[in-house]
Amino acid sequence: MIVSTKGRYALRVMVYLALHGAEERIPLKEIAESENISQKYLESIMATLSKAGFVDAIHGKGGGYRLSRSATEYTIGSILKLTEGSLATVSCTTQGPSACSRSTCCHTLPMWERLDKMVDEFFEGITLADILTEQDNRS
Amino acid sequence: MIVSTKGRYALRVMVYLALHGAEERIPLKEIAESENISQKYLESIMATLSKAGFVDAIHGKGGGYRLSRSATEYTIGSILKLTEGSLATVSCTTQGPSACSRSTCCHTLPMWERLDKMVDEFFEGITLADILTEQDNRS
DNA sequence: CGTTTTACCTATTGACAAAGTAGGTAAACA
DNA sequence: TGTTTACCTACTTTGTCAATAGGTAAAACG
Repeated sequence: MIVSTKGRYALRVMVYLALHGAEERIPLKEIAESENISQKYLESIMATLSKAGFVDAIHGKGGGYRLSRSATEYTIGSILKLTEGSLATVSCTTQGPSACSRSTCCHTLPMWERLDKMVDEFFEGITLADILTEQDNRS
Repeated sequence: MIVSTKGRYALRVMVYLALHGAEERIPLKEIAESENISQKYLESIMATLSKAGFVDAIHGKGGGYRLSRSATEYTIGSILKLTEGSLATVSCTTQGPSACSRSTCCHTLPMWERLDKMVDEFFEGITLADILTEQDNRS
C-alpha cells in the first residue's frame, strides 16, 4: 500500500472542492457527509491542507473551504507528499538514498530507486484538473 | 510503503541463492547471518518460498536451499506477489477493481488502476538475473 | 542405533502507525 | 449574544508487521 486513506481522502476532498468552483465555500461538515469520511478525522486532514496553503479557509457562517489556486496548479504528487509525508515505496529510500547500511553492496537498491523515480514522475505528471475529467464510465 | 521487509528480505535471499550457483545448497542459518536477517523470521519467508516451489530444500547435514530454476525465470513481480500477497498500491484496488462502493463515480479510481498497472509492469519486466548485475557502484 | 544438522510447523508477543474519537478554544458573522 | 464555522491537543482503538518461542520431522553420519 503506497497511499493510505489519509492521502486518498485528501485527494477526494480536493476533487470535491475543485468541482465546486473557485468562489463557493464548502464547510467541512458537507464534505464529510458527501464523501462519507469521518468528520473528526477529516478535520486533521483539512488542517494539513490549510496550513500548507493548499486550501483557503474562513470561519463562521458562510465560511468553509475552497481551493486557493486553480486546479491545474496542483500536482497529485504535491497533495500526496503533503498528506502522506513521503511517497517512498520502500523504507530503504525513505530517508534519502544511501541511508541504509547495505547501500554500497545492495543489489536491489538501484531497482527501488528506479521505482521511486517512476512513481514520483507518475504523480507529478498528473494535475488535479486532469482527474476531474478522467472518470470511470463503466456501465 | 509498497513493499515491506518480508518482500525485500525474500528478494535478497533469492539474490543470495542466485549468486551461489545452481548446485550449492545454502542452509538458512548462513543466509540469515550473511544478510543480517533474524533467523526465526527468515524461517517463515523460506517456508513461503519453498511451498510455492521457488526454492528447493533438503533436510539434514549438507542440506539447505537452492533456486529451483534459472535466475532468468523469476520475475521480481512473482517473488513480491508471493511474499507480499499483493502489490496493490491502494486498498481500493486490493480486491480487484470495482470492489469499492464508490467505484462507479470515483474520480480517482482510474488513476489508481493506472498506477497499479504501471507498478505491475515494472516488476514483471525485471528478472532476478537482471538485478544480479545491476549493482550500485557509487564510491 | 543415536546424534547432529537441517527444514518445517503452530502459536504468541511486541512495537508501531494508521484510523478514528473526544472535548475543547478561537474566529467570523448576523 | 448566539450560532456557525475552523482550529487545536490529546487520547483510544485497531490492525498489521516483525520478531520470538518452542517445538516436530527428515536426512546424513558415525
